[in-house]
Amino acid sequence: MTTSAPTSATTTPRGGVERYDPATIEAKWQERWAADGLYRTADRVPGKENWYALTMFPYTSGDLHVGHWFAMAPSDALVRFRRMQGYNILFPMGFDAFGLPAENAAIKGGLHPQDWTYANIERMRGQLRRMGASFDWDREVITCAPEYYRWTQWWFAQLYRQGLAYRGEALVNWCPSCNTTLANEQVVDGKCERCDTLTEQRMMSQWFFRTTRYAEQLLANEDLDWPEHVKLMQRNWIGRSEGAEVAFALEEPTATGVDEIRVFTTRPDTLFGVTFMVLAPEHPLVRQITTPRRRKAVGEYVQAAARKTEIERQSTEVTKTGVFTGAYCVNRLTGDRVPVWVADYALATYGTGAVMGVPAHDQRDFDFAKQYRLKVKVVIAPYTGKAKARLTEAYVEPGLAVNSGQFDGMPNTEMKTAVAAYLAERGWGGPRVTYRLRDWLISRQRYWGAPIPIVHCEEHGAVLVPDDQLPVELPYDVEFRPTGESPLALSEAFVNTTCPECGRPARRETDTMDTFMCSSWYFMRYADARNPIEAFSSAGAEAWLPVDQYTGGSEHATMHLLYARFFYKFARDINMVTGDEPFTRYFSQGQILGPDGRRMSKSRGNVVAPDDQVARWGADCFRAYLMFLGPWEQGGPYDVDGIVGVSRWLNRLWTLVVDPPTRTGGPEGGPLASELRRAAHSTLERVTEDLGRYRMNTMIAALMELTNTLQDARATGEADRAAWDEAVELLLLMLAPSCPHIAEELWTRTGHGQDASRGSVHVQPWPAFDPALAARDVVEIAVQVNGRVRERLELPADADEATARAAAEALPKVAEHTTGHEVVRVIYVPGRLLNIVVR
RNA sequence: GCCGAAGUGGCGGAAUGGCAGACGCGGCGGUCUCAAAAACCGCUGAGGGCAACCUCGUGUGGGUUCGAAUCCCACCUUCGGUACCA
Repeated sequence: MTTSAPTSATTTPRGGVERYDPATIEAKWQERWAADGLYRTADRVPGKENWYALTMFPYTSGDLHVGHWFAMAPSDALVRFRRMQGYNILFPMGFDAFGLPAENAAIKGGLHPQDWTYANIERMRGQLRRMGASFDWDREVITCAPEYYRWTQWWFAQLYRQGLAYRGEALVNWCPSCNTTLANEQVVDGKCERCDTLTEQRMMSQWFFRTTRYAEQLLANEDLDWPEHVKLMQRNWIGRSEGAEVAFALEEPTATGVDEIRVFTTRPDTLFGVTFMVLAPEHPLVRQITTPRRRKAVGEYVQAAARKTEIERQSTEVTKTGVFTGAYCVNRLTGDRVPVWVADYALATYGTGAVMGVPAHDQRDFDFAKQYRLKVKVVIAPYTGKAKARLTEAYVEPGLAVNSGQFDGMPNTEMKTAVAAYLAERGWGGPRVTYRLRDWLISRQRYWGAPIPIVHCEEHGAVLVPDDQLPVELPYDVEFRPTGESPLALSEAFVNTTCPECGRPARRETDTMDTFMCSSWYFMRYADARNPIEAFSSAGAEAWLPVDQYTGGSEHATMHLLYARFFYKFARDINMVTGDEPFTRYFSQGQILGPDGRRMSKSRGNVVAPDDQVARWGADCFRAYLMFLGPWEQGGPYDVDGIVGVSRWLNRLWTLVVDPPTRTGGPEGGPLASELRRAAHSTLERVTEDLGRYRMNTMIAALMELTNTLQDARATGEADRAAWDEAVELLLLMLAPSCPHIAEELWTRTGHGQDASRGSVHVQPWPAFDPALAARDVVEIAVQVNGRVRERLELPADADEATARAAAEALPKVAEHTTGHEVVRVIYVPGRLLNIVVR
């Protein structure tokens, strides 16, 4: 690599001392480590415990951005630390390579998605190498490679065989610009996550995975060593609700013999207060029960609702709309005749798609009732006082049942279970749990994804492609026209095939799989990435799974991280892996922002290019600066001016080691020697602890402090040679995780590691911390009077309270504030302070 | 609206019941230099004082405590998630 060195660094050699030149040493060591296979992973190493560390693989967008560095560089530092602690490490890297942008680039620029993707991978590999991270490239995974997606298809087949993959007609989110369906998670504010176009609702035949079957297991995430807010996000996303299902009798059964409307409610205690029913516009019963006279109005309403986008639906929040179907049903508990309405505040995709209207005790129902002058019936009264005769809003607080037949007088919290049980007894419904989580829609009408391994046969319907015929390969030669059908549908060579059951002509499924499918199991493939006959071997799984430490952004909390958990539980159920969870520990780093404190984007012109930073300052410096910026979990603005501080530090450190003090003839074990030694060992304590708690910023600060101490020692001259060498050696070992190149270079220059595979600083054991060496024997404590600091005092570290108090009281400034007052109390915190409380 | 995280010098941040501002940026002054850059040294929360020192100060208001940035209550602001989920 030939990048221009910092303008200042090479121009003026200082007194003949060689200057720190990151470009040269970084290129040298990257080559050397690769040649020595320093980071190649064996499944087992005698005497070492395995540790699987993973950082989320990048999408093949073409360039590594600062966010990738911010995620990966500290992850690499943690890995290097663990490696030095004696673990056998798996730290792989790969590429999330399927997805829409490649295809959009193809439509726009005439580049084939595959060529676009592989060119990007080539580029990104180089950028990742220059990071100096200790990835094991021998296990690289590329999700768009047939050797990989063969197994993605295999997973589909497994799920299909277990009844967890199914085809269903469903109302789906449709992006008119991308011409494809989107998962709920990919719709942001009613807009397509990728292109910001308003999405629509369409009814289509799609492939789904039954994620809801695992809802309860996915919900149980409390014990994971993950950030609490991420676990909470997942729980909210799954959204478990306890309540009851209630069947209302239709007054007139439909032509097809349906005689009930089923609703889900979390408030069975308000069942006596039902005054109307609401069906979602897409509810299958709507057409069937609407009376001839209402048909026109209902038809128009349903059509209008279908045209509405998510945003429009949300903007109607103030006024609820709906139409009466003309039909009635019966509340079996009361015998009441209840009108059935259609309204789009009922969601087709939640619960049963129908709602019982209890205006007195639900604000939405109240608003609707007010709008259409429907009856309001109070069935819960406050514990104290009387129910209001005329409500101005729904009463949603707890209370006692009224107007509720045999339940009158019962606290409503009790009544919930009582009514549910009563319903079950009569066969009118019963207790029920519902989740907000929907099944995972995996169909995409796009080319650049793994084809769904299904063949449609006239006689046999949807037939799975046999495992031995996988992969179903993507044809290279296709036309890219955004028609709303996958370009695959236009490829005769792809579509036309034969039925695996009967051998007669059949058509291939042309939908491809959501790319989240590829990333749901990539971490398992790493365990045995080159296996040509299985997704991975059980030996590989035993050696490495589950992942010990996962790092990545929390923007994946409700998608990738949830899907990966689903996949892992499924893998467990088909005996592929052991354990229940894929990621034992997960750490989510914050987001790095532009210098202006806003999200980096080309349109704002606030993008910082990592390549430029590396060229100017070196990879070590850039890595360390990203760690030094602030708490890793917080992220924050990238200040382009601040990095110079880290650069200065590395320069000073370099000079200190390359040009050590000349007068190191100080007395052995003198005061300076013990001070140096103490500083080195207390730094070791801090750095070890900080790394263990992901506190990269204070870890770097501690290393800077030790460097400053060494510099002071050099300035004063009288350093003990042994103490100096020990401190430098410790500093370099502690520097190795964050700044691997300079640490390695200085390590060899201080007489270590001639044979890189054995002598590399990166294979040294992490130094053991000795508390005795880190301890001070004289400490300064604060002396307070009534909580105000009045004086400072030097004391032996083990001084007792009486000694401390006597010394404190002898101080004139303390006496000034205590004489003439009565001492009420004395608080002594050894090593910290002495507080004299007077009256 | 609901859920979550966070508010500390000019700036990024440190300190999670014990000396607020570690470490770094920026600024000011100095050494070296013909000069500049680099490097190095010193100062740098605010107000007052010639000074030693004193007072104030961690979003706002209250509380607990010998002692609160840190714990409790109420509120304000910013950022993230979610949003008619019955």
